[in-house]
Amino acid sequence: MAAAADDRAWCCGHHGICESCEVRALAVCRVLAPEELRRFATMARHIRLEPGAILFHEGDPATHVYSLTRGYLRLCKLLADGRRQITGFLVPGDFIGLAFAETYVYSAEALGPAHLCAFAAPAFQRWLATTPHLEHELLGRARGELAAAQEQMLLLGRKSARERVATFLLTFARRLDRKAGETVPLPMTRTDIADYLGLTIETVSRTLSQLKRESIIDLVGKNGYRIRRPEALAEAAAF
Amino acid sequence: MAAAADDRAWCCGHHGICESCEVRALAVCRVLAPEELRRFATMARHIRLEPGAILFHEGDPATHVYSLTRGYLRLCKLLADGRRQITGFLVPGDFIGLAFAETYVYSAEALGPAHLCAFAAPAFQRWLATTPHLEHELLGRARGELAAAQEQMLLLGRKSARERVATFLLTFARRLDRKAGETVPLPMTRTDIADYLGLTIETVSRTLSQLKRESIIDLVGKNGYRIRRPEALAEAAAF
DNA sequence: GCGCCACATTGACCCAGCTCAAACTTTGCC
DNA sequence: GGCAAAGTTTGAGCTGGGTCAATGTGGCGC
Repeated sequence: MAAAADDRAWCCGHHGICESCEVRALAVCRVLAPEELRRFATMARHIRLEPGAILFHEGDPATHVYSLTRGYLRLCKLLADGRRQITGFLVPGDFIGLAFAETYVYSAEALGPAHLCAFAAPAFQRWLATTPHLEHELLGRARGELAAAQEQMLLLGRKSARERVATFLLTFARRLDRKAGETVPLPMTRTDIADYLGLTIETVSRTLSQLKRESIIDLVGKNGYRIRRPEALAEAAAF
Repeated sequence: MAAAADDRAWCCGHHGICESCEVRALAVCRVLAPEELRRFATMARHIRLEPGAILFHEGDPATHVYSLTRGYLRLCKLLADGRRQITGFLVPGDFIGLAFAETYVYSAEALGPAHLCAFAAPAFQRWLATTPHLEHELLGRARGELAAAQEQMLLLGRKSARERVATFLLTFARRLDRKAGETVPLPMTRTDIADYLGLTIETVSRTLSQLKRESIIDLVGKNGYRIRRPEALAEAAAF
């Protein structure tokens, strides 16, 4: 049961057993056979984060890797004077531990309440060495993240503010598997979006208002949107 | 001998045998045992690129993966209207094939004359499945590239022109393992640097001139530089 | 149901870096 | 060695998006 999750050692989800985990089909553990999963589960510690809580800080020794089972995280890098770049948003099923070795290269913060499975890095590494198909799965995920990172470099280096916002809206909807017309949740603030797109909060706000004025999107409160004219949004995104 | 390299099947280098390959200690094949290396070598085809030659185009089916043994490459993404973002420069020892699966996500072009080992993707994948330590090596490289990509996002999203150029000069020197005061080759044009840093060629040129005027760097012709005041350059880079 | 607080929107102005243009420098080729 | 051609530098003015400031708004605690 949920109440037991915090002090039990299970792989995924908040139900307490991997088999009924809500991200069973999405998370890295999808490639594990039942008895592997059982052993894997004994290595995991379940973590619950309050909204805004920090999972780890950039520069800290990397003691754990994680699997996000519920909620959303942001990954942040900071400059000395406080300028911030969000390098990614994580959604349920995402794995945290592909980009770093000894120290975390970004901090990870919960956007709302979030649940994770935590694995001690050394134990995970040992287990990984004996489980080639898990390593294969991780390499596949790293591949996807690397391709996404290249796309983000194109956005940050060469796209206009309007193109950035349009690209973000399209990509995020696709990531959450929402079709045009369906409401897409926006679990992050305007500041987060701005720091992800290399813009200011004002520019993000203005651009969203403009896209709304052009009936390309609808804003659903402050924390959601709907794509009304996907072709126009794709055009605005300059893909 | 070099003359035989093109029609012989060897892993690395231009000498024709892996054991004497100039990037033996740098390339992915460093993790292979001697007899593995021999079998590996039979899968490889040696490639020579003229300056400016295109190895593959963004969007093409990914038929091969590569190991760069000599020379430098740029990885480019294009928008429909011709805007270009260079997502990375490759140096000898780098592996090409971590970021894509079915289709190439960028094009790869030679900056000057370049030598590579090419591996047919399907054969490489099969071999990879039976060689866990090679997969481990690739995951480690993917890790490094992912961390570098995050750093580049911070640069593109939040750094000023001066900070970008200074960061580039420092990072590239480190990548080629050049100490302060040693001459660092600059195998790419100002246009390439601009497209890598999300700037224009004029801004790159002006910024280099400024750093030179401040005695932070020396320009050695157009295709090299020396770092005179590393601490000042690091300060300008806003690390 | 009211008031507060955090977040978001909108407007007016400004500036870092872009655009356009012209001169300069290097390289290679006949 | 002369002369294109390609790449680089420098200058002058312009603009997209940043800054600063004021106003709007939704959610929550009491």
